[in-house]
Amino acid sequence: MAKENKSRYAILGMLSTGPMSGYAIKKAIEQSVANFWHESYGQIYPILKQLAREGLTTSHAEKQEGKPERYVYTLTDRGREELHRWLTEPIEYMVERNELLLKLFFGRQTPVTTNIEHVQEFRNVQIQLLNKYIGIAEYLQVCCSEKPELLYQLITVRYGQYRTQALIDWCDETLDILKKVAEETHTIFA
Amino acid sequence: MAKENKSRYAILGMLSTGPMSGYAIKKAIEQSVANFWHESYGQIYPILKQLAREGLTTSHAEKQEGKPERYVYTLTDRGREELHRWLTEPIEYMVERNELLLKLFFGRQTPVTTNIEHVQEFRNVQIQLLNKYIGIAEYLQVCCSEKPELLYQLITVRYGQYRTQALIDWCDETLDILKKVAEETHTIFA
DNA sequence: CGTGTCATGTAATCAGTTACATGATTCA
DNA sequence: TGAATCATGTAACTGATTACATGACACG
Repeated sequence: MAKENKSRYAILGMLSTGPMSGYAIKKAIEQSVANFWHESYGQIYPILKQLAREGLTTSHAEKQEGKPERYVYTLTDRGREELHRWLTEPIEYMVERNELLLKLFFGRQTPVTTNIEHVQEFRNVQIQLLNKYIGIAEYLQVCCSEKPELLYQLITVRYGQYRTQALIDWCDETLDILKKVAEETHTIFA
Repeated sequence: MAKENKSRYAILGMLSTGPMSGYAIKKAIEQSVANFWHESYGQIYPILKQLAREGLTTSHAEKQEGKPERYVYTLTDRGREELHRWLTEPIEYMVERNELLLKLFFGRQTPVTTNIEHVQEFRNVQIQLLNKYIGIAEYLQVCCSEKPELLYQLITVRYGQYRTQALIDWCDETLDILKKVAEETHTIFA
């Protein structure tokens, strides 16, 4: 079972929205899928060269006034086919590591307050995220009636909204539990 | 900013519950934290040797009747300190890649039915997970009154329960949306 | 005698980040 | 003049999986 390089498809996907340079791909990723996908230049530039070698893209140098020259890559028909193949392929789900849960799992090895702090900090992060998602979702929901091509973007943002809200609810439950434990411990030693 | 090797701490954490062999650590991980953490032998055995070199564990060979010899590792005080240090340290949250969302983001490049299938399949996986979590949570909730050391395990399972339920809700919303799109498309071509 | 479990390990390979290196142009 | 942005790239390193290799013993 050969594991496929997902970065390839992120790059092919970005190029499917129009010809771009490596630099532009990085920017585009940061502005669109950053909530669930990152790529570094160390991946992008070598992969772009490989895609061209494989005939999935063509490249040409483009001179710009007032800016350095850049190499713009364009999807070929074969590149578009390869993207379609990947889009149709079923997804293999695998366990993603969760450092917070690992620390909590060993939570007995450390004072309750440490664990409370971790959950509290995690909750803060999720609150920030949720606010961001709500803002974007509201904006997209309005635009979607006019620009139906935004629908899939809205769907990905809603994923974040659902997930984040649930994790905040979990934080609240967990903080309740841990604070009770903390009080009990305090009572015993009082 | 040196990135720390998380596998080290997963192994130290497992050893904090008692002396174990590499093989036993793998089994213990599979039976306890498998929902949010995996380790392979390719990581475990070399790290165990390194931990011993660093004085965080001691090891001794143990002969068993009817089974091959094994090397049992025991946490030293310095090892326990190192685990505590990590448990207290704040967590750095980083974006985790989500292949489903990446495929959906490029969803316009493929027929709606493809995307519906992906979400449907994802929903099936989450339903299975949720049932598993609910079973374990019910079991732990009963045991917790007698064995308070199970509390942190319950907390990690509840995380899964909250998260999975939310993702199922998102699937339902998304399937509604996409099925409407599919119908519209069908109507146009009818 | 074959399968499964117990048990330990290494080598090859892949994936991915970070640091480093370079250099043009713009704007304050 | 110095910082910011545009732009491309490589090398070193770390992290992690997979495949490979070995071998004892138990059970049917």
